[in-house]
Amino acid sequence: MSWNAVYRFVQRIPRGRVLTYGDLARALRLPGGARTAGRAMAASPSGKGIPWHRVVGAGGSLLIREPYASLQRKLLESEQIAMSERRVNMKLHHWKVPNKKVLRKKTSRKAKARTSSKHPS
DNA sequence: CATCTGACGACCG
DNA sequence: GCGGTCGCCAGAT
Repeated sequence: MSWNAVYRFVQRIPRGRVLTYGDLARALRLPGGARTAGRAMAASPSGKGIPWHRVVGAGGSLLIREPYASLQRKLLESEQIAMSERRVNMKLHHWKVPNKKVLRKKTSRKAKARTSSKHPS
């Protein structure tokens, strides 16, 4: 698969929100899982307006190493994303990925609620 | 062709 | 919370 779809997806991450590599992989059904997402992001073309900094590790961990690590932190801060030393506050900024098929007006009498029942303690 | 190496993540101690 | 193992997969050596 071309990373194209991945980059497009990343671009629709709203400002002030973040996604994890795993989320990305699951949302796009990337073969190989999160690692594939990581590889895609590592190859993300710079200067294309791709908010790569909004993709973080599981649980909001910042995995990128210098020199980009600091850049990412800076970018995240510029979006006023709450973060600790190496962790983004997912409670506040984890993007609730919208169901892609919501765009179709018909057929969606009632989108089956499939909200993952994950919730903190 | 054999290995190593990650912008990963779930698990376990 | 931290570090090690294992599954995963494409490039680089």
